Amino acid sequence: MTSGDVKADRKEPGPLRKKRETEVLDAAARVFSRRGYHGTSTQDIAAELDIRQASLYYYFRSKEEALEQVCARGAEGFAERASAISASDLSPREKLTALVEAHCLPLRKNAHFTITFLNERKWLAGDSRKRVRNVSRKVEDIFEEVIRKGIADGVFRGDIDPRLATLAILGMLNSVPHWYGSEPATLEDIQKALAVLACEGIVLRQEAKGA
Amino acid sequence: MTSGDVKADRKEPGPLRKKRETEVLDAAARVFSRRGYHGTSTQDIAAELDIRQASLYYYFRSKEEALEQVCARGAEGFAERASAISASDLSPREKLTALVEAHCLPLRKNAHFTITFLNERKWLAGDSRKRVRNVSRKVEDIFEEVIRKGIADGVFRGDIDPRLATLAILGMLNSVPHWYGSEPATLEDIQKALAVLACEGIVLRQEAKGA
DNA sequence: CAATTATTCTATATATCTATAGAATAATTG
DNA sequence: CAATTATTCTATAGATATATAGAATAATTG
Repeated sequence: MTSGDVKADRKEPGPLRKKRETEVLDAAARVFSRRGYHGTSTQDIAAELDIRQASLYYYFRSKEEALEQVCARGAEGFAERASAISASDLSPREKLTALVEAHCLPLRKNAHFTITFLNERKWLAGDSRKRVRNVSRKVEDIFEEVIRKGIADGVFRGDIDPRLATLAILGMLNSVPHWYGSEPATLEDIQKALAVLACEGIVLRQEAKGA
Repeated sequence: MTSGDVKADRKEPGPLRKKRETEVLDAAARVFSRRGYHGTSTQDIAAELDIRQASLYYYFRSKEEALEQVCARGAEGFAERASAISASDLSPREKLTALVEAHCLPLRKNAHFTITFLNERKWLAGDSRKRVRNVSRKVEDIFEEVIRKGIADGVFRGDIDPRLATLAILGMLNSVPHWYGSEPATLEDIQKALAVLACEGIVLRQEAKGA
């Protein structure tokens, strides 16, 4: 009754806490990416950190909040990189190549967050779902816009719906985390192969010999 | 002690039971495909059938066995159709087109089983995991073989590792169940678009004008 | 219809899971 | 070092999950 019931609600984490918070989130991302959201118990995450299950609740107030944070970090880079490419003065074809290569990037440094974002965001509800969904949608829109421009310029084929092409290409790209690592190919191999496939397909072109 | 403890172990289901068994498996597939294996409780499946949770155990002895059966049925068609195409006398290019189109087929009639097979098989353990994995692997091998032949024939580009190309194309194909239905495109649209993309990519070819 | 077989039900043991409360310990700072 | 703040711990409430046992009901068949 004296100083009021402010509750403080854990406002600013402070730089001290940040470090450990990151470790906790890393652990959550590792476990979520391996066993899925519903297949992961808070006990699993705690075990990864070698602390007790209840101690986790010092860092988030629910398992779903942990998922939200992991997904948010997993989504982070995608839209920014795609936006930058979209705004550049590259040709549509160069842009698509760059988009493909950029989309593969997070696999190396951020794999657990990326995989969790791609596979587990669907379990988010309410606003966090919308926030994360907006990022996906933005990336899709950028791909689609580049494809539309390419068609308008006469360099991309007009007989495929740009939305379909976008979903197909992103489907190909988003499958990479599922097999990356269990295959000998390096990230660079993959980037190059996917960019070529998306642009040119697997059929060899008989050079028009007009260039 | 008289006639022995045969236990009978529920041998042959008998044609009577088969029908209801199918309904139960359909329900499991629907729920698994929507909420994932770990996100689905046996109670959820029971609710779909409007029976009590415990009644399900008349049809399978564990939730995982239900998943195994759903995955097995989801995997069923893939390898057979791919094998038939592989054995045909089509050209590599025609084969790849046919493989792509055939791979999209189960989306219409068997979507819940297919989605569950694609997304949830990873939770299977032991032998059932191996059995289901063998089907995936067989499909992959058929794609890869067709691609290798195409390269050897000089019609497919040799600068992409056939295994990578296989995984990329299958990644594209297996993404379809994730957005099919929420997009206006028909199955035929999708089949055609994916076949063209896999073969020719999105870049328009300047006709060599030599045919 | 009586016997048999098939299906579903009630009830429950057992385990596990999320989340909260408050005590105990460790770290930091005046 | 004492006070404060940060972190983890123990203990547990309460919900929900899987699976089993055996009774009750429905369907089928001789």
